Amino acid sequence: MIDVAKAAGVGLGTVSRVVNGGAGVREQTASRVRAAIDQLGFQRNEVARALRPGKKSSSLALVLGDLTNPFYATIAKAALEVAGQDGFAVVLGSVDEDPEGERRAIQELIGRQVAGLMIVPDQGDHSYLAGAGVPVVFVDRPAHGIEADIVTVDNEGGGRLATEHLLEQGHRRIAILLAPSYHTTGRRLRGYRRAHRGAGIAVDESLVVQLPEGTAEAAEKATRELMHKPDPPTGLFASTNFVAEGVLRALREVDRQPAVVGFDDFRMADMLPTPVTVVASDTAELGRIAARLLLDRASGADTRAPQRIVLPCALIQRGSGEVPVLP
Amino acid sequence: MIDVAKAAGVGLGTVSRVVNGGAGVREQTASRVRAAIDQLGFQRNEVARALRPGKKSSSLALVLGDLTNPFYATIAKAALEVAGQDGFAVVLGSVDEDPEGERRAIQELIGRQVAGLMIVPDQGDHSYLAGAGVPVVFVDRPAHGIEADIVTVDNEGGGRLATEHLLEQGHRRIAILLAPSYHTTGRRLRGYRRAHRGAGIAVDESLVVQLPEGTAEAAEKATRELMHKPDPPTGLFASTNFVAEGVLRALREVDRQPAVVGFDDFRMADMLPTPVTVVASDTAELGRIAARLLLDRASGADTRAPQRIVLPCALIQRGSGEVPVLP
DNA sequence: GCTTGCGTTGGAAACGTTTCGGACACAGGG
DNA sequence: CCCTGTGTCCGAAACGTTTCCAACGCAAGC
Repeated sequence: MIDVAKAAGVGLGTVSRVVNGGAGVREQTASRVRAAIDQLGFQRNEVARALRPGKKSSSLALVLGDLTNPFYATIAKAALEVAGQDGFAVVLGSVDEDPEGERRAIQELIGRQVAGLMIVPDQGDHSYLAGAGVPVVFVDRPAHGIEADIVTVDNEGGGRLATEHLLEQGHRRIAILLAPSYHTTGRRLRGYRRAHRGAGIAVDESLVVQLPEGTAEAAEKATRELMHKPDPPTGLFASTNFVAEGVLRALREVDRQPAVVGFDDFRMADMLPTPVTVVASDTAELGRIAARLLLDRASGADTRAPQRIVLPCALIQRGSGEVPVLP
Repeated sequence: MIDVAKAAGVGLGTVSRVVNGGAGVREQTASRVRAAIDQLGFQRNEVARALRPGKKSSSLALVLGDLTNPFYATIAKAALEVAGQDGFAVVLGSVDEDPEGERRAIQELIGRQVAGLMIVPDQGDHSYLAGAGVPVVFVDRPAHGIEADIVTVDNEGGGRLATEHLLEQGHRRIAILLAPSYHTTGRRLRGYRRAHRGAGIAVDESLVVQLPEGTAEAAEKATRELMHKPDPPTGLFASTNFVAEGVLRALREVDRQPAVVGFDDFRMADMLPTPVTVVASDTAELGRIAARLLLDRASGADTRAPQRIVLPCALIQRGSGEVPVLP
């Protein structure tokens, strides 16, 4: 920038003003500066810019688990788009469902002076974020120890919707397979129980399966065991898209097909031998809202009390949830 | 850091030395400094750190298209892991297949002083990167106008593998559906032609379909048209996983099922009514290698001439590529 | 006792930007 | 002619590190 100032024969401050909006500079001067910029191929050093007090870098951080999971990938893409429109970059921190690693990654990101944090939190205390002076939005799950914006889907409502749907089809033995994910699956289970209570039907606790892992493999194994019981369920509620995959894998070897409802839509769901009925929300919207909220917070445009935004879930009937109860 | 120095009663340089490795500091002094750091909750300001001359920030940039595409998501995840192990963050730049937008995003990223760039390039000239003084690795595709490391898969070999497989099954009318992606699909087409030539079979050019878009929808439409021809193909080669999806969608309404081979594996491929045969490479490895290479370049550990690494493709037979030729 | 060298420490300079107080020129009003 | 206000511009200070050189204390060697 100093070189530009010299080349244009102007002062340092003038160049800076031209680079940013350029108010208070005569057009003649400004164009001379612009010419020098072009000629020298000058580019503002964002790092030095972010060094100034009060200025945060124009980057948002996004901390989430597995990008391979289309659910998270969709959030990331949507957030990226929204941030990009405002000229913000997105720094990714990935964590493999490990509270300590998550904390370290977040500290790292804060050290990079990001303007805001979008976090898909694991369980554990997040109060250490309170003093960081950076706006935070939690995505998909709430966090303990800090008052911050939260954008989630209506997990309980979705769980109830899925279960009610199966109950309406006449199913009375409905299993639920729960990935060991913080918060979300617990809520889905609650919806499952509430639907049963609403229908006046007791839950057979042996049909509530807590998986040791959130993988398709774990779900496959558990489903196989479920279906080999003397009195197997006639309906299955898979709490996650990976779980749904495992369930469907296991069911390929089963004679009497139970009804299946998944949570969160996934690619090819409608292409499977029996198209898969799911309960789903607008995942991209989740990411968009979170990013927009964070940008508004970061710019100071939004100073309201922390918001809690809950996106609805809808039932998408495709077939697997509508197979009849076999005698 | 000044506060820490004061609190510990030491000089500024000493604190800096302790924070980084801490060689040349007496243990007694160092521990006093560490105590002060803990007490004040000090955290190094990475931005200021990156400001020093020669120092780049400890972030890599990753510029790619659609995170929703599992192929890119897998690369991103793998790169994230490798970078994370070295304490590097990853800044994401997403581009929607738009050369100008790509250039702008990359310039942005360079302004952020990233230590290196991983780029899935679009067509167009990338010579402007040559003077940026930042190491660059191109992923999945080469780029024009600059000598840099490239990590790709063997697109031509994969295309030939897929086509040869269909030819071996006795297919003689094999269609290829090409997404309009820069470089990759062109190579796959070359493999397709080479396989035909090797078998001494002429290519019916009406079976070489350039899709207007790389979406499943476009592929679905094109497939439908193909199969309604008076002399439809008996084998289909889908150049992309999204294309494969569209092909399969269209084929649901077709009586005489042709054989289908896809390029790049995808989730649920083995769960479809006819499990899908694909040609695939180790996508995660692609991301890992690229990130590792870039880190080595950035640290100066690797000063060899630009590398060109090509990952092999393997045929995964699942059924759809092995359906017999109907009379 | 003086010199030499080493291990340790202190602190100024530099990085590239933004910002802020002030300077300068010029016009207009008194 | 002086004063004031306005529009434009200059350049020093500040941001929080790292790095380099100087300085200091101390032990060993002469």
